[in-house]
Amino acid sequence: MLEIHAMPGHLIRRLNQISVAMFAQRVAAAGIDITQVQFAAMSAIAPNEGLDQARLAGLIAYDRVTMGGVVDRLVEKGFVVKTVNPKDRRAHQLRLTPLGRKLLERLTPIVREIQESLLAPLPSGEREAFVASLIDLTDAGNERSRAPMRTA
Amino acid sequence: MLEIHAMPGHLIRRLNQISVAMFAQRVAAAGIDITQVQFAAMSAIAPNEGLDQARLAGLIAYDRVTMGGVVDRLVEKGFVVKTVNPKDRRAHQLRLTPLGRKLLERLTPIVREIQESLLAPLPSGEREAFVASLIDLTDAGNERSRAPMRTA
DNA sequence: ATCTATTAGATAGTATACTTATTATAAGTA
DNA sequence: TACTTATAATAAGTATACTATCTAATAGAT
Repeated sequence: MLEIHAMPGHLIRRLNQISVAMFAQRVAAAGIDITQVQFAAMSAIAPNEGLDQARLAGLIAYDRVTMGGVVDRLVEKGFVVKTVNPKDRRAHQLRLTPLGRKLLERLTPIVREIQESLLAPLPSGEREAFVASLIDLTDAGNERSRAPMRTA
Repeated sequence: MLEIHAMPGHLIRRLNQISVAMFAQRVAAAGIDITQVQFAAMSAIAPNEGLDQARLAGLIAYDRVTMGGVVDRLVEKGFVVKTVNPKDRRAHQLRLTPLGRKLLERLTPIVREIQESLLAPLPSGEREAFVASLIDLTDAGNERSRAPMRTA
């Protein structure tokens, strides 16, 4: 047994890999071609139609440069449209297409189920505490991340 | 507040980003040029000198293809040497160089500190439970990952 | 001894996730 | 108005993380 096997950093990395793999499996099983990251982007655009890429990146704590590629792939797939903001021609306003909105509706209950499966191995009494700890740690560490969450 | 902000999958992704950023900052501050992933690889090679890339990947739950690139970068930096196993010429035996061993010794206490900082925002009574949950979840989800841990 | 299945590693391609630098545009100030 | 600073997005480069595919080599069965 190596020391790293008990290190939080290593465990978090592995758990993230498991989470990403579960998302990919379940969503592919439903015949949908989308990644975890792309889903997060779409679910942040939905209630904020017209927001720009930088604000979108802040809402879900993504790197802005990475977000550019994610949005491009969503545009290619026909789930998102990107238009230049006439009031600030640097900014690109993002909106879901009807196809994107339909996909998001179909996807949302599936994603909720995935979250439950992810925590299912924990005794039910420990799940809430685990999520609460995750929230505490991400809140406290937000500014340490290279892509902090920005809701303002 | 978006629904995803309370989803374990999203929180784990963010916490991993925070963890990776903290590692990078602390290690760079110590004047060392190495990533979290490269450290994990080196600390798994150290007590298993001569192991091949596939076994190394299994020990720390990495994808085998990814591991190839990680090892190449460690070889380039002079921390690891790769030799063909004469008994099985498909396999490459991995060993730390004296430089690599020295680096690992210097790095280990720094990495331990990083783990403490990562959990520091939790009340001290909750840290152990959080790590225990991480271990339970990674154990239970191991086979779901595309790169499961293999100790055998 | 040959055939088959398996395994180690590499290659090509896609998607995140970051750094640094550049371009275009906007906003504030002298 | 000219100058400076800030911001949105992109471009180029590096590192992980995966899929699918390929080659080389080994092991097992016949």
